[in-house]
Amino acid sequence: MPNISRPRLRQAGLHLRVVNAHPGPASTSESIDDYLKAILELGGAEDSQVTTNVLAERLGIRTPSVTGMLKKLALRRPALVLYEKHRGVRLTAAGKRRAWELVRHHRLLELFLHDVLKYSWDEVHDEAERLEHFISERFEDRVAAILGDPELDPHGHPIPQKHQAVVQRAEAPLLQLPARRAAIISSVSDRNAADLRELERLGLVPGVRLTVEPKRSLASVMIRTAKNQAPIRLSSELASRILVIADPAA
Amino acid sequence: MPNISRPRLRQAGLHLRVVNAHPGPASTSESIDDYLKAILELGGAEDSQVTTNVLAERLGIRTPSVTGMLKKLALRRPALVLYEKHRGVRLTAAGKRRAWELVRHHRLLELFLHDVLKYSWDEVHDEAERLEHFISERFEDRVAAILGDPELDPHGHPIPQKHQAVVQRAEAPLLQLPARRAAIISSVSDRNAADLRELERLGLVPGVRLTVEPKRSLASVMIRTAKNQAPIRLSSELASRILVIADPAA
DNA sequence: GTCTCGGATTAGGCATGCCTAATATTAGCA
DNA sequence: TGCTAATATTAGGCATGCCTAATCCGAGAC
Repeated sequence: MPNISRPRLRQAGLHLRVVNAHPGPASTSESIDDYLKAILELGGAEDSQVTTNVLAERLGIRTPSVTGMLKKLALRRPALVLYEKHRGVRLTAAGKRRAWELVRHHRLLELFLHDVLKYSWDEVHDEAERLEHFISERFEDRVAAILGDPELDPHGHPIPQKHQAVVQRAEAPLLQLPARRAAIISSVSDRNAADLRELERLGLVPGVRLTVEPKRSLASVMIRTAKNQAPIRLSSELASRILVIADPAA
Repeated sequence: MPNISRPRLRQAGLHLRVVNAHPGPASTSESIDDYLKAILELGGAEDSQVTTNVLAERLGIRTPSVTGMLKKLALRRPALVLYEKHRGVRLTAAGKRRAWELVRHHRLLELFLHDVLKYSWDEVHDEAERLEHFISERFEDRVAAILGDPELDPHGHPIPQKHQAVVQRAEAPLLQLPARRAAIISSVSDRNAADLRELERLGLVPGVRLTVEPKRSLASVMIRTAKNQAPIRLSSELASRILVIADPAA
C-alpha cells in the first residue's frame, strides 16, 4: 500500500477543485455548477427538456462538450440530471437542490456587494457569478443575516430561501404589456452591465410604475413612468430586459 | 477558419479557470497561486531557495508534481519563479507580486469575515484560503475601505499594502524568549483551528503581555500574563504557534 | 414511406495538474 | 575518493473538461 497517512488535499483522481463547502451528498465542480444553473434557468427544473444546442449556446461551449458532460452528470450517484439521448435533459431533485443553492448564493452576493460593499448596480453580476461557487454555507448564512433575510436582489429577482425554490410570481415581459395598462417593474435582467447602466439612468428600476403607449414598433416602445410624464423611447432590446407585474393599485 | 465570432468563455486550450480578476500581466490558476504563496511563506522571496521536498510537503502533494509545475512556472513569460534543477526555487518579481497580493487578499478577508460577518477567530482561515483566489481588485479595495485600511489581521499578521510586501517586524518565537523577559504577543499562526480556539480560551491573543517562567521542559513552558498571575502551562506545540515582540514599556 | 437537414452523438485529441514507479543526482560520511 | 541515503527528476498514466471532425438520428416536407 502506498503512503496515505499524511494529510493530502489533492489525491489521485480527485484533484479537481471541489466547490461545495457544505456537507451535501455530492460535490460539484465549477463546470458542473454552471451546467446545473444553466439548465435551471432554461426551464429544465420542470417538465420541459433543455436541448444540447441551447445549453451549449448559453454556456458558450460546443455541443459535443455538453453531450459528454450530460452523460457524466446523469451517471453520478446521486444523479444530477435526467438525460435522454437526442431528447434533452432535466434536473433531478439533487440537481435542483444545487442549482437553487447557486441562485441563492448569486442573489445574496449581488445584494451584499451592492448594499455592503457599495458596488454599483451593474457591477454586482460578474463578481457574484464568480464567487457563488466558493462561499460556504456559513458565509451564506452570515450574509443573509446581515441583510435581514432579504427577499429580493438589486435587480428585483427573488432570493430563494434556504433549501427552497423561489415562489413563482406573475411576471410578464414589458413588451407583452397591453397599452395603457398600469404595471410595475418587478425585475430587470442582470446579464448586461451596459444595459443596466442605461436603465438606471432612465430611472427604470424595480418598483417603478409605468404604462406603455399604444404607438409601438418592432424596434422600440414608448413608455410613461408615473413621475416623469414625458414619454421615454426604449429600444426593444432594452425593453426586453424588463419584466413587469400588474399594478395592484390600478 | 472555424467559428470564433460568438462569445465563448472557455476556449480550446484555455479552459482552465483563470483566477486573476484584474488586468495584470499574467493570469494564474488556483494551483499556481498555491505554489506562489507557499514559496513566499517558505522564504523563497529572498535569497534562500525553497526545495522541492519542502514545497511538496507544504502543499500536500508529491514531489514529481512539484518538479513539473516549477518547470512550467519558470517557462512562463513573465516567469513567476527562478528554478534551478536540484537546487531549489525562488520567486521572480512577478511571482512575488502575485504572492503578496494573495497574502493581502487572505488577511483582508480574514479580518472582514471576523469583523463584518462575525466569524469566530478559528473559522476565518479556511474561508479566506478559498476565496483569496477569486476576489476582484474592486472587492479587495472595497473591503479595505470598509475596514479602514487596516494594518493587522485577526491573528496579528500585517496586511500588505497594495502592490507592496509587508514591512518585516522584530518578531521572535515565544519558545526562544528568555525567561522573565517581558514581551507582547504579536501574532499567532492561523493554520490550526483547534489550537486557535485553545489560545483564545487561554486569553493568549495578539497584544497580550507575558513572560516565560525559567522552569521549562521540551514538552511545555510556563507563562504568566500581566492580568492573570496564575501561570499557564503551555504545550510546546501550542507555544510554537505564538510569535512575540519585546515589550516596549519594559 | 422516404428523403433531407439540422441537431446530437461518437471518436479522437489536448492542456492542466495530479499520481506512481523508475532513475538520476547530490551530499554526507568513511 | 567512493559509497550510500536522501532528494530530485524523468517517464508514463489518468481524471477533468474543453476542442474539431466525422457520423448518426429524427422530425418535418414531399
